[in-house]
Amino acid sequence: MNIHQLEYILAVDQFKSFSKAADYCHVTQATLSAMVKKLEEQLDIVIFDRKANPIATTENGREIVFQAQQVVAHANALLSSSKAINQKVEGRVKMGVIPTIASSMLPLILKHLVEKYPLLQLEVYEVTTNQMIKDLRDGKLDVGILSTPIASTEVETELLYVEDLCVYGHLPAGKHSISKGDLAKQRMFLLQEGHCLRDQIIQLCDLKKHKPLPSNLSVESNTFDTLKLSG
Amino acid sequence: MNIHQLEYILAVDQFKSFSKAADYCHVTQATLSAMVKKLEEQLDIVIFDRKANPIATTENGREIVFQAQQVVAHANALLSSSKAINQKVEGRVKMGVIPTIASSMLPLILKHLVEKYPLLQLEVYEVTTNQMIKDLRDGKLDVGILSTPIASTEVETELLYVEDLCVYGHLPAGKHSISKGDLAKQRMFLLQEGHCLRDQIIQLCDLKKHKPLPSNLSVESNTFDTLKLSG
DNA sequence: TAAAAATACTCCATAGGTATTTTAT
DNA sequence: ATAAAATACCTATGGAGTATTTTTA
Repeated sequence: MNIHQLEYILAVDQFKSFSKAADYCHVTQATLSAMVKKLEEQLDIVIFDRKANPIATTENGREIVFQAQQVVAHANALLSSSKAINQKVEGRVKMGVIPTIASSMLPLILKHLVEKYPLLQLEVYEVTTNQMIKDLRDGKLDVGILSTPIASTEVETELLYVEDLCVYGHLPAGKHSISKGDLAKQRMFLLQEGHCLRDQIIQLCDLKKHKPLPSNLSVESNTFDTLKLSG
Repeated sequence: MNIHQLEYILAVDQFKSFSKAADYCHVTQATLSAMVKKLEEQLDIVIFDRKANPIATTENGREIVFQAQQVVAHANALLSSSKAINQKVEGRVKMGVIPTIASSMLPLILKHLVEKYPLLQLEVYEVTTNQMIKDLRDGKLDVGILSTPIASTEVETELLYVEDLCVYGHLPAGKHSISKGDLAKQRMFLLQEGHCLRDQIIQLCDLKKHKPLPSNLSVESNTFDTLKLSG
């Protein structure tokens, strides 16, 4: 087992295709196939069901993929650290962050970041997605954290992490799951105009933007905490 | 960079010796030296100060070692998972745990364990170190978790994790650190007779076992929480 | 009948070994 | 003087390549 092999199965799991995974990993399809097979033999676990279309990750394979993600993530962190140590991270960085993320994610990392790199002068600006694209183009910002997908092809993007969308509320009596249609019929608390998550939810649930919702309570807010308290 | 190299630097960091580390990793000293050197070159970071005696981990090296621990730990977890999947972990296991550990560590893992392996019938017994050695010999227990070092050579041991010993109290005025001697003069809260950690502390701090401590308060307990509340 | 995955083989980079030299107490 | 680490050199495993065949929608 080596780290490359783990990266290969992560790519296959992601793309559901050996060819695409090989392309992504910058190796030939033959090499990737052989390495995946070798890993499966070494672990004595069939990770992928190649007969399914598209290729499916087996029950056991999902467990292995999950563990592989941990290993690869930490290996990448190690490499990042070594680069950081060498480059003596310093200088001024102007970073834009969309409000949705700013309130939840920044407190978790900012303190750690500035302590780790005391020479780094980090300037954080809370801006909307559209504004961020403009500011990046104008050089007002160096980097930004926002929510994919973004329409603009001008900016170079790198996936940081994936978050599930959760529904916070009561299950309709007798139901065990909720569909998009169910949600559209419900009263829903939304973030204020301008937040991309608001637009995404509206699009996702096919909500009519201008049809007033049958509600005797209207709450819009910048933060989830306010929404939760209101509910 | 590969997982073996990371294991090598962990061993050197632990043993403060290339030879001992090589022995521990079941490779020759030359191989391990070469691999550590190669990793240092690839990361462009000097991890160990070979001129120090014993060998010291550099400032940057400690950061790399910490990250390496994460990678190696998760890699081992992956291998464990694959074995668990294959062996279809099931059957009855009688596990002994010393009280000191039982109250702190078990709640963190037991639930996860039995959920992950529903076919595993795990029986946990809280026993002292001496009793555990006997029960292992008699077959009353299959495995046990205790605190090293143990005198008995009859049992096969595997290091699970390392915990720092912490002093919980006030620093003497004007001091920035505490020595063993300082501790011996202080009143100290100890776990009850029979707990190995009690004996270890007494031995470590050269406390006179039978000389009554000048104290108007005597607290002995099975749990740290009680001790903290009492303090 | 294409597209994708598996197979067959070749190659070479490198992890690992042995033997020896250098370094530090 | 001796133990430990570094160095030199050799070997062989296995990761990665090209070319081809097999499989599946």
